[in-house]
Amino acid sequence: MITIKEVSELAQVSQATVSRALNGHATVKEANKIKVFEAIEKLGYKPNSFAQALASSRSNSIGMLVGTLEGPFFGPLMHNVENNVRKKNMHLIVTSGQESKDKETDSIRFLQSKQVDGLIVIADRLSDDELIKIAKNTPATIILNRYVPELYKQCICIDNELGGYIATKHMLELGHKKIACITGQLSKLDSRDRLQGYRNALAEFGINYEASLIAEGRFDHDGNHEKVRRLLDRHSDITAIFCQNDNIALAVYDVCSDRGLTIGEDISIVGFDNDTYSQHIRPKLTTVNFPVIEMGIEAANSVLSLVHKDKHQINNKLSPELVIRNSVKKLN
Amino acid sequence: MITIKEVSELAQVSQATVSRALNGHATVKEANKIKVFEAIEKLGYKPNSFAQALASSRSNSIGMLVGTLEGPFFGPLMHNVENNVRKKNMHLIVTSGQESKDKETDSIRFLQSKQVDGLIVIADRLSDDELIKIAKNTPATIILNRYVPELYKQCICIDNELGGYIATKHMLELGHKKIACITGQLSKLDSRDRLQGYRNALAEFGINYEASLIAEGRFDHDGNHEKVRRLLDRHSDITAIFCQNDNIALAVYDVCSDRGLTIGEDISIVGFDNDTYSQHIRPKLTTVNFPVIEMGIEAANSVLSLVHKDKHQINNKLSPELVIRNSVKKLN
DNA sequence: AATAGCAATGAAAGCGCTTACTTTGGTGGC
DNA sequence: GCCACCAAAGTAAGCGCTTTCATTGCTATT
Repeated sequence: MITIKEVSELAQVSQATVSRALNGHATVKEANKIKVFEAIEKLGYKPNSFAQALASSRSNSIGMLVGTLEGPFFGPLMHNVENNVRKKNMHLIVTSGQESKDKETDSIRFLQSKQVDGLIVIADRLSDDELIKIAKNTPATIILNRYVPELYKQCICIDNELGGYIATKHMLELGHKKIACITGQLSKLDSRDRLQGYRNALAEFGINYEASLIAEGRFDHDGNHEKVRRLLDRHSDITAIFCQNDNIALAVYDVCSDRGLTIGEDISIVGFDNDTYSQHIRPKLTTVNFPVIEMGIEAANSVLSLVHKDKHQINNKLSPELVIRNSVKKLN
Repeated sequence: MITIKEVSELAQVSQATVSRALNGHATVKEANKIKVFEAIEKLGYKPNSFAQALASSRSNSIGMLVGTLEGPFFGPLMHNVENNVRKKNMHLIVTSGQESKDKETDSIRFLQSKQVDGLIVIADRLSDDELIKIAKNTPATIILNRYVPELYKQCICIDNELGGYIATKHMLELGHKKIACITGQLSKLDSRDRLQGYRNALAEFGINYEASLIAEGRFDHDGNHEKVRRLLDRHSDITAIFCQNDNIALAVYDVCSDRGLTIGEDISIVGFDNDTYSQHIRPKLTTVNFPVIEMGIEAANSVLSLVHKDKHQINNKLSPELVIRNSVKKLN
């Protein structure tokens, strides 16, 4: 392994000068900089990042904890975060919580033991208190998709209530009156907020909220089919369904296709998330876009500004928008 | 930060003993082990991984380069690799090449500067020579989805020729005779192998290979629609198409739906990869399963065995299997 | 009882950097 | 010509670990 020592010998300067040249410190004479970089080039020197990190207690990397490394949601998010982090010459280390509290904890430990300079956390299982503790250890922590009051300046969420509202409003405007809603787990704030948005829209159009039109499904799991069937059995006169994510909408597509109901014709659907496959299924799904790209960018910029202690104003709440495709029919 | 020194003081042993206890060296007396772990527990000590890595020149982590962090292919792959790597108490650091040679190179540099003990590489853009150089720097390197003769013991691929064969054979067995094939970029070995499989099946059924039934598409891009249209215009009597990946199949679905052709009825399709969305589109796509899970497991086990210099026999060639769904019609 | 041999521990030398502190030497002001 | 000052470079002390080598105190062998 080639070390800074060899570089310094070849360049005929001290190790300190090489280090300074490498880290862009101002006080190195131009002539020496050139000598140093020539030597580096010649030897093919690569700094040992462990030694750097150990000596400087900075690692030049950002850690990110996601739910899982697969799936249509985290992928683009990681992608966008990485892109933006790299622009600032830092690197991203991603780990996944894999739906288990132990693994989430373990992953955070791993990241912190790698002394990441900042942290982007998406964690379902960790408690607020645990998040607060994490943020205490790594002050440059950004929490995605979750609101922790004590850390409100470090949370980035989307406006779920608005999302639920615009989804429902769209169907109302097209003449639907009997609109069901299949939620995610009601234990999650996201579900409750989206539901509230649904209610707000209903209220605005003077339609009574009817509890039997609500079914609790799951964001993650495929076990939604049964819920859909029961809902449809209960109310044969439903003309539209607001699915709180695209996964749930998929289940509705399945059930309807089994029952010979044509989506966008016999029944209208609006989803939520704008997952990649929402435009591959037929009819293409009208859905609320979850601004993953914006969130990735915002998250990256926010951690970096925390790391560098800039006074970048964090945009805490991102706005979802409706993507109109072909799964909603205009009535009358 | 709590260091090994404080632990050693509290436990009343030397730092060396703490280190040995921590790393499971056999020669530490039971009584001392207990003292050490009690002290660790009490102080909440976490080893500094940089110092460990610097001192031992091992990092306990595996680097992985993927094409992109998003998408239906790399996601499950990363997921499975990570799972298996963790089981052995190592960690995975993932970076993406983002379809650019510079970024691929840069990512490998980053990983190597993090002194990963092993490397799992999926790289389109890097040349064979560059891969060889990488494997020289990091001997425990596994290359996925690509065959480099000089590194044949470190490459894990799927049997693309077999995949092309079983896809085509399936359609032949159901009575199809005029079967088109839309390939990926022919610059890629995968495409050529799958095409060869197609030809093999044809030959077996005594059907002549006809070059005009072949269209060159792209694995990654959505620009396949035009190719599909032209193919369909040229041959109105095609009854089936072998699409060399599911992405291409998607384009065929689109074009056919535009033209009022019913898939699984007017025209039959077999895809390749078994992407998540292949079961969400209607009719569900019959496709060749790309064994991502097996590949993830195999890759993880293989790097680890290289790292530890075990004599694990690497399974170089994984077999794809046909997943029969509803996009192929039985003729006659 | 003397010695060899060994298990268990400790002392201390690094690993390759960064950085506080020190030194050097060239300016300009008087 | 002397001194204060400052930019630029060097010296060397760590950063927190691992690991080699040396030491200690046993047990087993003769």
